[in-house]
Amino acid sequence: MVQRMSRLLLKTLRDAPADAETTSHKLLVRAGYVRRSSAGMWTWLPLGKRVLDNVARVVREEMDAIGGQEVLLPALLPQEAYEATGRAAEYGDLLFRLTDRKGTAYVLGPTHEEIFTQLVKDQVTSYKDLPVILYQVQTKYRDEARPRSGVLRGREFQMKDAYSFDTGEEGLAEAYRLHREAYRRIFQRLGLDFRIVSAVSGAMGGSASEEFLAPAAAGEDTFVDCPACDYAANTEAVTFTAAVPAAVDPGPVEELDTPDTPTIETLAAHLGVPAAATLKNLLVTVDGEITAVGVPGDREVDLGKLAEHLAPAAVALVTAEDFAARPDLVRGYVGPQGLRIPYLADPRVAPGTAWITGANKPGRHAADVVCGRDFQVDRYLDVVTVQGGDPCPRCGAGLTLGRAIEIGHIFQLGRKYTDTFEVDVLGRDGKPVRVTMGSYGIGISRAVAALAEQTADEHGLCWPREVAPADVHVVAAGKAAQTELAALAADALHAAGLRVLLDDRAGVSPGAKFADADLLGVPTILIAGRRATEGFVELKDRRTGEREELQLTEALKRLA
RNA sequence: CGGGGUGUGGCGCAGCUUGGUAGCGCGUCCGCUUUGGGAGCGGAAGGCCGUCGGUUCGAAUCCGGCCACCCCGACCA
Repeated sequence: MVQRMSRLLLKTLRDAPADAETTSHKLLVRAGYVRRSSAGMWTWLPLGKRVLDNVARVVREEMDAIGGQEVLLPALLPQEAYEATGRAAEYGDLLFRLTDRKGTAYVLGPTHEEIFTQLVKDQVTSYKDLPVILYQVQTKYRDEARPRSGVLRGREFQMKDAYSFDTGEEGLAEAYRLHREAYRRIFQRLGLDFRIVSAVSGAMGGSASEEFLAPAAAGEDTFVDCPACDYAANTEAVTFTAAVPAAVDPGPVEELDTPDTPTIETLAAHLGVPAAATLKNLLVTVDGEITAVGVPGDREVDLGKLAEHLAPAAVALVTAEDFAARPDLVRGYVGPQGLRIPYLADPRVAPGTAWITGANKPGRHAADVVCGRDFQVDRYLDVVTVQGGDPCPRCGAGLTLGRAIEIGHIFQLGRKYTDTFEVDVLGRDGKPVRVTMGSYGIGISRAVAALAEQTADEHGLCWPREVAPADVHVVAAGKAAQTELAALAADALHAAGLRVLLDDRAGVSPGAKFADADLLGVPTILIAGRRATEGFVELKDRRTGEREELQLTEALKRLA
């Protein structure tokens, strides 16, 4: 049907809410697509719901195309299942938990590996039943510590989650490949600019994992991209090749008087050397034991990476009390030479390299401290935060850094969940075979926000046709003849199978209607205006701004 | 969870310092005029000033508790 704006639940706002920061948040609210209900919870209004459904439709079509079968599981799940896999503890406060009247513990599903695994255990008994791909489009719940950026990161959100089950590694690899290709098609059809990058598996468990990232300034992920080859990775997953030390011939260690220089910045400024020439020694506790981590002074330690390397040991920054208990450790002037604690280091702190570092005395530093001569590294770990210009691990070219929104994530989980629930099928030889599993997610509501981020311009939203709430936005400039022609055009377009939004609001000035049309972002705008009495309309391309006057019949031919 | 900030009509804000019973712009409703880039004039509706308590003759304003929300970080993916 023709959606008449005079009857549409829609209130556009001239001002964005004060708490909106990102483009998608501001515009989706201003254009009346979504409305905040409570922290991280969003109401999808009519136009927003259309876009959300369009994204879900594309996802379903491509999932069906690879043989996926849609199901719908409850969102409210017994906590027991998540206890069994240890994810109740792993997710911790991220899980919404509640109790029923009998005292049974439930969670609102953050993702459904456990429940799908149990489903398959019940329903699948023979290798002949496999492989199988199941998916659902559902509301997920995560009690994020800090929901932000509108629907980009909500506590309740729409997600498509799919799970593959196979009898062997080859099957899993094939299911993974199918999903990877389906995801490429999905995001291409949605009109999203995206990159596929290596990722870490995190709380999901399993081995191989890739993320689909949509580059956008509002993104919360940082990824590296190689301009010379096809390498791309989440910064958390970037691997380094050890740098080759420069051939230097350092003299003996020289102690320097450096008062009031407890930080790399103050030290580098005092000595007039680049921060990269200094050695930063970060003190942490590893299961309570004080340990130093050495990195070049211009680098930051990524505590997440460090914790991952040392897991399951608990890693924490040292506290003031820790320092008080160790008079040999001089805060701000720590150096690895003569230290009686474990010393971990970045590979850049290679044997033979010389550094300016703390002298373990207040106000004193030491120069020409040579790795391997003056101190030993107990263990090399890749723990520094990646920087733009770092060498690509595949080809060595300088990497570039970018921000992006994670819109999809695919995992080869293996048997983590099927082991827990002992999911076996009978094999060809009559013996049980443990099932192997993959997990594949797409943030549906997040993809809407990502699209808004990538496609909006200074006038408003600007949807690709596949997801737009309508194909054509017909504007009646205001006078009777214009309104009549607009209605005629709308009906004809609808008869031709197009989705039409008709701005038939009375008493709204043409300027306001044009501004709203731009804000709403329907790809084609048809205006019945000045030359309506001659049967002429104006066609405007929302993206390019190009406009053209032509006879209505001609315009209809053009659009049909 | 650490740091910072904000709660005043649907949205954006002022008023708070120096207490005297709430105001502006946008939006909404009625009337008239207008009609190509967020129209004009006239009239009107709409707020127990987040909440609870305290001080005071009197609290949006001062004091205290609580709640909610936002931003940065950590966390998550």
